[in-house]
Amino acid sequence: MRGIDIVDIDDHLRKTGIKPSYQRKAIFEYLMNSNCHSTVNDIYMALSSNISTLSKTTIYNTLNLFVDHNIVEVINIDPNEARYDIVREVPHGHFKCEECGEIYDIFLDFNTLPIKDLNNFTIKTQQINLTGICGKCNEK
Amino acid sequence: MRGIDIVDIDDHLRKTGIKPSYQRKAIFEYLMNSNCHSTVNDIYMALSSNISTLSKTTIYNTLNLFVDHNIVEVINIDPNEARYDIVREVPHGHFKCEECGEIYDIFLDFNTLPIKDLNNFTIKTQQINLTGICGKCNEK
DNA sequence: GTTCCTGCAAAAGCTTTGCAGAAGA
DNA sequence: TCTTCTGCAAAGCTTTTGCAGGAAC
Repeated sequence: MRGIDIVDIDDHLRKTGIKPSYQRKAIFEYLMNSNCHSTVNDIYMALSSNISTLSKTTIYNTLNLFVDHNIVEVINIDPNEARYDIVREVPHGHFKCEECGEIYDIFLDFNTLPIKDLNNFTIKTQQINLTGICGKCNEK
Repeated sequence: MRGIDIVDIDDHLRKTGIKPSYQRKAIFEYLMNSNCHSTVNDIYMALSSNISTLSKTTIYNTLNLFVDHNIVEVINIDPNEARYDIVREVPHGHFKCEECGEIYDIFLDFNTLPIKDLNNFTIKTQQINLTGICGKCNEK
């Protein structure tokens, strides 16, 4: 479900005007293959074992670059910490479980959002963030 | 439009189990009458001239108390800074203009959100955050 | 008198900035 | 060689915590 059709990361980055350095490719690949709406710390923990010199500064630099180039989006569902997700074909919202902390994708049709009163506004980003208790935790 | 029907703040706080101290009433009143989805700093700037001893700690304490008691909600539209809004009868989303920074209320029917795949989930909070360029800035 | 509230100071945590050295073209 | 990228160290911000004095009842 989360897998997307970017086969050649090198090419994908280049197409958006980003030089595909070793670190940048690793960070993009991690985001693409992980399904946990990663924080900077998640990425750092996951990659620093393989790339021992990797610094958080580089992760921040890289993520900001990706966001600027619109291939990654920031999810503000967590007030204390930004989460990052690959920009996907199908826009979707997010649900965070208060109990277990897990973040779920919520697929909904953004085109049918009942938005009124927005004459002459240009919408660039849309985020739908829900919180509550997830199915698993409700069963307990 | 933003005005709500809370006439007696003292009573409103008491009903939700909050002791209506001078500071708490002032903060709640400010949120009720302002229309700018205030930050902690906004509140501090606005009130500290009248309440010279007011500290940001008290504002944080108070807002967290209000949020816990469900009479104020946090808006995470701004990654760097939390914004606070009175919980209103009519749920609504928010739009932040990248140009002027203004935050607008977006009225939409949360009940008709096209959400699927949420069997057995309990939804407690819903936030819809949009960004882009507002009508005023588009005219320039 | 006891409990709760306030606010100063300090700490904690996320993110950005400055800068020097390294890598890449 | 010249530009760009990386990463250490330090700084900047928002928010939380510890704690002592004060207010309320």
